[in-house]
Amino acid sequence: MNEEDTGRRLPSRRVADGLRSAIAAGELAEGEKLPSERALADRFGIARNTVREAVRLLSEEGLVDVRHGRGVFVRRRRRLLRFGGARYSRTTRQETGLSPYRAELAEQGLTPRVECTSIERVAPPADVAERLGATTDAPSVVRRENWYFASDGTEEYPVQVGVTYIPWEVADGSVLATSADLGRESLYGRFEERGHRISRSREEVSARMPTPQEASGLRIPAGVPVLEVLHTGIDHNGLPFEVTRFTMRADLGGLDYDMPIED
Amino acid sequence: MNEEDTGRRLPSRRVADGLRSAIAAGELAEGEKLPSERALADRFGIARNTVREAVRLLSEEGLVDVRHGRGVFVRRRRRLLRFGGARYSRTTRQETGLSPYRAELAEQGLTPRVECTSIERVAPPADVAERLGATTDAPSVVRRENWYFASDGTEEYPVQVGVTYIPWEVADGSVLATSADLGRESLYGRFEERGHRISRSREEVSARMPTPQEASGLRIPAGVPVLEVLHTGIDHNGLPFEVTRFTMRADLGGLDYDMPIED
DNA sequence: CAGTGGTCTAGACCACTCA
DNA sequence: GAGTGGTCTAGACCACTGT
Repeated sequence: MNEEDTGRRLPSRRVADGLRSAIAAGELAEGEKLPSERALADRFGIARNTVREAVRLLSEEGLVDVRHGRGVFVRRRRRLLRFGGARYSRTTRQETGLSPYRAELAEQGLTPRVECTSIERVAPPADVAERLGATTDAPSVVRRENWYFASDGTEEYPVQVGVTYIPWEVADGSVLATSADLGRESLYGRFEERGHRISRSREEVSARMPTPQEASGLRIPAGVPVLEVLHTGIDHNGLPFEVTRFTMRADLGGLDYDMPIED
Repeated sequence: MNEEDTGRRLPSRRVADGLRSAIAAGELAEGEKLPSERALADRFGIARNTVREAVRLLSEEGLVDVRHGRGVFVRRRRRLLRFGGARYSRTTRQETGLSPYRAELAEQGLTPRVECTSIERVAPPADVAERLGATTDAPSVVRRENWYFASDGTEEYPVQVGVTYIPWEVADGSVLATSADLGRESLYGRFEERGHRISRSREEVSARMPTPQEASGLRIPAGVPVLEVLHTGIDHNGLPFEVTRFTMRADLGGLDYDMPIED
């Protein structure tokens, strides 16, 4: 790390710059521990709080992870998973025999796990109700919450949560309303059994910082936003039969749409 | 604001919680100025640095804007603009007579402005080259940089930047390579004149915190990520003829795709 | 100019991790 | 228990904004 550097910059920025370029140059490798805050303060002849300010800047830039009682570590960068708009195509499902989530992870040598953590009958939130043409004042939908994990052999980490809302008329009497275990295929086979074959998918995408709950649930590091996708499945009669809200760690996942453009 | 609150919480969190709920309850209205750091420190009997920590938390949550020399203000929330996948459809372009950007802003009563800030012949970045089937070691593309602004009557603010890369063979001899002023229609009319009518659009979406340059250029407030869309326009022969990288403030804009799903 | 946030200091004590 | 980050204090001075 270059400790001379410039003259005029503020001490906290000087330290941050030094550490940043050391990381960029690979002098501090991924996963490596930085010197302790006290050690850096000594070395630069500044107060510990000033070092903490520098570390905070790097942490917000997503360059380091600060771990209480252990130290500050250079953050490991992961390859981005790409989830496509072809997610719901029956051909895709049948060709690979895998759900798109499992297929994408397999391609990157990761082990997927999907867990359905709850199935409830509830009143839908306002934005979901609007898209389903339902009201918010009655328990008119089944809510299924799914957690998606990836494991690289060393550790397993959450990638996204998907919360699916299904009108009660669609789910009633089917495993959609009752069973957490739908096998390795996604929900879509079950919708077809109920007479709803998907013909259009609407996806509304936004990004924001996670809420504190999401940050801890998805174990989101500092300086990482979430992608939120509000997906609506529409059948051949133009009826919306399912809405899913995906909340995805933006450092692990992105989206990939390939769409025909009509004249 | 409720100053009693809980007992055990840390002082910085107590103050942050108090301010947060005052904002949520509307006791502190949008645009309103919070008490100064020194005033809050006095009122709560804590050090000014502790108040600053509380304000920093709120700022990172995107609830307040801190303005040097002026004060801390409750951030104004804006409605999200939605940019659709139908952006490139010729019908859409002709029906409205407006570019999709202008149409979406008009719908929300905002005044759009689009400015082309540079046209250069350059070597494409790696990801763009890959999608165009070009190489990165020759100035094989025209790079057009467009800034998109919105004005609500009070102030004008940047919404997104779009950087378009066009293979030299496509742009050569056309205004695509030379003119900043393409009129109110988007680029797509010009591509058609050159024999490239769009038939497919691929859009790769990701989210991340802005770089310091992006943060200042787009005037992005604290705690706001950017959406990055790498768009590839593909013609009826399956040839990519244009790649655009959109970088959008995630507190102002989102995406809205409506796609057919093939069996 | 007064008032605001921005940075820094030199300490103190607490909470967590690991040997 | 030694070492790490987490929080807090009570001051100081600087930089920016507005009157």
